[in-house]
Amino acid sequence: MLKEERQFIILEELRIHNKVLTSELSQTLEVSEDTIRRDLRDLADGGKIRKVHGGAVVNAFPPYDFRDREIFALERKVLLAKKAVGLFKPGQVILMDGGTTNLELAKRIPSDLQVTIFTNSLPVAVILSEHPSAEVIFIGGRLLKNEKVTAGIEATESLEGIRADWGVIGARSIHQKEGITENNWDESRVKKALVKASQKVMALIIEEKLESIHPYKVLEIKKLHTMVVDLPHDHKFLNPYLRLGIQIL
Amino acid sequence: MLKEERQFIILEELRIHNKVLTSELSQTLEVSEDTIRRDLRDLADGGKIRKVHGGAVVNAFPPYDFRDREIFALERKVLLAKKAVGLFKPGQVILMDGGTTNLELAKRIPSDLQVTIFTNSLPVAVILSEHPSAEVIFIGGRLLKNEKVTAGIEATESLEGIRADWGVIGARSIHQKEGITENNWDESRVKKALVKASQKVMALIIEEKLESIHPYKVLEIKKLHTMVVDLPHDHKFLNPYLRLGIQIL
DNA sequence: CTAAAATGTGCAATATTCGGCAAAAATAGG
DNA sequence: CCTATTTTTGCCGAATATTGCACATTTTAG
Repeated sequence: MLKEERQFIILEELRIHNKVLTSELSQTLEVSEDTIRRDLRDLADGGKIRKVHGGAVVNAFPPYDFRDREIFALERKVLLAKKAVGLFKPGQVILMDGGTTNLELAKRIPSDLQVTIFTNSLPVAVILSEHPSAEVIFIGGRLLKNEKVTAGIEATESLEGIRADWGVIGARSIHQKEGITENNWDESRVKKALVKASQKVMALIIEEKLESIHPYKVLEIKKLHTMVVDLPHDHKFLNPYLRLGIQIL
Repeated sequence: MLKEERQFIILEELRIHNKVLTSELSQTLEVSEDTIRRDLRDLADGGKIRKVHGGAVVNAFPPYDFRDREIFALERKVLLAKKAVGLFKPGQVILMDGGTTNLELAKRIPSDLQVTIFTNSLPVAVILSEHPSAEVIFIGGRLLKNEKVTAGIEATESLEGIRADWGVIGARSIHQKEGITENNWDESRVKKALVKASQKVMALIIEEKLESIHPYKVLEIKKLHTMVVDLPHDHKFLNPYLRLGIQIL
């Protein structure tokens, strides 16, 4: 592995987590800790990062930070995000909804992938505002404080006339007959608008969200193009979706 | 866990609750109380917090937040913010621009003050998303990554038809003849739209910004209603503005 | 005033870093 | 193609940093 390659990975890791450990990197990248240390020193000399005892941290902690609170099933959400990010191709236009899973996805969009991202999620926008090559368009509207997304007429209207390559919908629940449903009416409206403005819709679904139902419909199950899940492909829960021709990842 | 990470979390905790307990931190962070004590001592030595028996409290004197320490002239900006926040009355509609000074203002809106705030600034929106009684409306558009504000047609259009009580403009420079000017064209457009949608315009100005000029005009000096400054009222620099009937605070 | 809680200090164990060195790999020049 | 030079990497031992613990001392609260 090239030194540059390694240092690039370190920076990516740093962008996602805001910190790296010498010991972890040494294992992940399969080089000695000395080498990692030298890498970190190089990067620190270039002013890109700040070297500290045990690893390195980002130069300036973001002025606002949705500090990694306890997120339910974070590890599996990260897994979904890593799978999903491979579906994005250079030049694509992506609509991105809120939610913790989608936030993990946003963090993992490679620095060199040029995409245009529309989002109504404050945390997603914050993360992407540090992305070097993504164009970010924030969908305005009334801010829902709990969900940290915008909603309302303003938001739905500004999505009219957009034909994005992907719509990434955050799903509170999904059901083989009822499709994706929400429990907040305003939010469900925006999600509907997001869906309408996307050619293909993907949803990242952890096991717990399967086969549950909430009052407001967002998406007919037939309209779902891709489902990224944390289950083996032959799991019985997935059969109904496979039969409908939905791509499972 | 890195020492820096721990100390960052401590500061974060302090910012939210204004105090921390050694015993609680020891449990939360899973290190001995001795370690927490050493952390608190480090932070106190740096003037970031004030150590007390049993834990620590926010430093009575700014800068009390280490992330803000890198902001130019933060102390004076905080002063301006404290002065300006008194101008907001319950029920008002306020348009709020970006910038570090305005961010300080947003942080200081009393939690029981019911106002409606339109903003195109990501950091301002993040801060206000934690505000218990303010209604927040985000002005969508293309995100300028350096400034962390939205701009573009989308943003200016969505301000049409609004008549806010106050427009709080972030000013890069102000001049007694040229008024408020900017060096980024896109940004200057949004600011112009903000101004147009406001009945009264206020600007928080630190001394360094007086009498400097940038290429793109945002606001005729006559249209400025209130100027909040860090100078004594009888300072000679302020005479031209006083003569124009601008309220100086 | 007294008991409990919190603190400071010295110390030892562990983890991390630093500098020098040599082997291995990549590069350049003939 | 071969050789000299530079770069990169891993290893070693010494130096440094971090952490938890024990114990004496101080502070707090009732």
